[in-house]
Amino acid sequence: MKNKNKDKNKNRKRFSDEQIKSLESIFQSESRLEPRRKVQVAKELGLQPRQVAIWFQNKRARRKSKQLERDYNILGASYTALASRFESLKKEKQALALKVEKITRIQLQTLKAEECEGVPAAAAAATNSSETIKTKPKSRPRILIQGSGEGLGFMSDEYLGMEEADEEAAKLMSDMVEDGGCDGSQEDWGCLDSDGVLFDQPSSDCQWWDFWA
DNA sequence: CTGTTATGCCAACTTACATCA
DNA sequence: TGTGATGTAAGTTGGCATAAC
Repeated sequence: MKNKNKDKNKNRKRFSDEQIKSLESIFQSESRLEPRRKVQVAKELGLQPRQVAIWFQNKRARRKSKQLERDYNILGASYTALASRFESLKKEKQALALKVEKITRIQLQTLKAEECEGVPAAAAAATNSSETIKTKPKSRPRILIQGSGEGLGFMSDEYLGMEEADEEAAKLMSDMVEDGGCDGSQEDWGCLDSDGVLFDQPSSDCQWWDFWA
């Protein structure tokens, strides 16, 4: 500020409590003043119209600043909650991935054992149920997790009807459904392909990519 | 009708001072 | 009592709208 203004500022006085109280009260109902109203308020409070105008300007600026601070805090809290949810989903996903891996391993072992005994997988499956013949794959058993809308519900039913040798895998699948970590909705399971492998997510966000990787 | 200028208001930023811990 | 932090009245600047010419 220039020296000329320094001198002006020397005479500056804080407004009285009464003046502030009145200004606050007016500001509550009208944050902007019409020129005529400004002159009227100035007269009532014994201030210059310019002082009233400046007070309202500063008041609007202070209000905006406080609102920004509030918004910032709300946003911060929201972010913290989201990050927490993200971490828990990440752990849940890891646990589910482990289960899927285990099931796959068991299925492969079963298949190998059957092949060693000279019983084709499809034939073995065919002995179980005529209902499942149509849906069973011919080569290796695929873990059918699809966004069908029925989620793991249908999957567990199907696997529960498998050979005894698959009981452990079926139980694991059943556990996964009952875990409650996922309701088996399409939204939750649509990310799994027919081989039980997670799809890549269509996101360029590094953090989210890491999550799904 | 169009371009220019003056005026006023405002937001954003800054300064200087009063007040308080 | 000195000092740094904070609040606030007022100054500065630049953008925008409007009216007068």
